[in-house]
Amino acid sequence: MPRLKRTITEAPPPPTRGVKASTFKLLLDTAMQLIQADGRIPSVAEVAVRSAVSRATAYRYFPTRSALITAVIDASLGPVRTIASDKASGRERVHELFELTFPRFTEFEPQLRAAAQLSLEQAALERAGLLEEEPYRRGHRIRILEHAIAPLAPQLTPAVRDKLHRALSIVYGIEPYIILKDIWGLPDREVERIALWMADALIDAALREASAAAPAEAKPSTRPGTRSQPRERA
Amino acid sequence: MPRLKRTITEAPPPPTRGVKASTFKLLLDTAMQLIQADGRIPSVAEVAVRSAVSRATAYRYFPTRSALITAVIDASLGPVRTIASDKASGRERVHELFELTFPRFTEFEPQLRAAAQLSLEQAALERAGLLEEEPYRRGHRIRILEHAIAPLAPQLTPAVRDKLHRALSIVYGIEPYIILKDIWGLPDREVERIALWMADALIDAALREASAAAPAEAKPSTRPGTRSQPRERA
DNA sequence: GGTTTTTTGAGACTTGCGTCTCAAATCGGG
DNA sequence: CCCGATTTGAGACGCAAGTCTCAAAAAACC
Repeated sequence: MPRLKRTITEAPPPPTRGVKASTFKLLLDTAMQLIQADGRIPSVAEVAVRSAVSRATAYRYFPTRSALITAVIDASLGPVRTIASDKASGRERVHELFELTFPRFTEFEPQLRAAAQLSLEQAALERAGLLEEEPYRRGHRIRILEHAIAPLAPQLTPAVRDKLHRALSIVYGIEPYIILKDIWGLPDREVERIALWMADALIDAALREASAAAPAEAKPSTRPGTRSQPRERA
Repeated sequence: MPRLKRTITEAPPPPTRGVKASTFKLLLDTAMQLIQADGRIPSVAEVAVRSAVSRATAYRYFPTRSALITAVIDASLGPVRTIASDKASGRERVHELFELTFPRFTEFEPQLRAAAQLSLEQAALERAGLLEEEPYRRGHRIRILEHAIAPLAPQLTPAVRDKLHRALSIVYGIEPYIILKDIWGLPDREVERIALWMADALIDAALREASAAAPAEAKPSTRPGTRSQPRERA
């Protein structure tokens, strides 16, 4: 529960050299370790004692729990390679993207859950008009998916392209994990399988919609006939 | 932040008559009002003062904030009609289900967000082995969707049926709202449009998969040819 | 109307999170 | 090695959430 209505405290930009840098790194490393070990975001005080620094110092670097979470998330997910080689087909790119990133989702699940939780809390505060600090924004997926589906653009109308983009952003993220694991109790690999299947179904639908609207001028390059079960027989 | 490790306090079952019932109702009504007005879950103390009862009394009925949230959610979503008439086609049932329930999602968005937040928090605590109370479980959608896709069963293998069921559970819920509104900034009706489109695409894929695997024995009852854009041209 | 049982209110207490102050320790340039 | 600037530690403080106790008020029972 972040303190509301406090003197505008924007998180200090991570220092890059000197004593501050090393203390910052020490605290951040401790936090990363704790979250990986326990599967939950530690409190600032917890990080302080585990790092053997005083609470006051820890709070100097991470004024709130949100600041800590934000830093941890950035550190974990920061090197988000724009991934996806420049394969020709949009579908292949999407496949590759999913296959490359899902292991990372599994690996960083606690951090991603924390990100989801944080942005949910902050959205609630924002709606109530109580949020002072700059909210944590999740939006990586938009850029990443944009690149992945770019090759499909010529085969789609702009409206359909947008729709596909948005639909994929629902499937490509931590949320399917949360639903399928917490409600259904499914294992990681099953989540991945279902998400991939969904992505394929959505691409199929978008392409079919395009070819139905203008069957003559659609480039038939990678037009899949009935292709829709890329990797299963369970 | 719920107190951890406390003496096992299961939420008292809602009283149904006498003084307790009326105090309970008073508190719950106040909470419902507050959440609808402010868009966020109030604290137990807040509900107490707004109801003009002492904090101690309020805590007697809702020992934790989670208990309060749970009660509010149950009260809001309790009368979940199993909806969906007994239309023949599974696709029609799904359409009807989405069209009937999405307005409710919009109406009860704060409560549903609170439910998502609560279960996320509790899942994190559970993973850390720190959760004492019975966790709040979201699972309505499974039962509801099960009924909706029941007519499709004969046309699908059990494996595909399950896959579709699970995939739809990702699309049918508050999560698409959260993603599309918070990340993309889309309005409610757009969310609904995209979710419906996704549901259709998934059903298409499932049916196609079935007919590809066993083209001879699939009942061709509602087999859609190229049908995949049920309601648009944006 | 009086007695017993249940419900309530007031306030003290604990714990976790975050703030603030000031003196001590440390760093860095000369 | 010394001196000014920066960083740190210790602890007091505030505030919200939640617990607990005990006496007063209100219901329920007869």
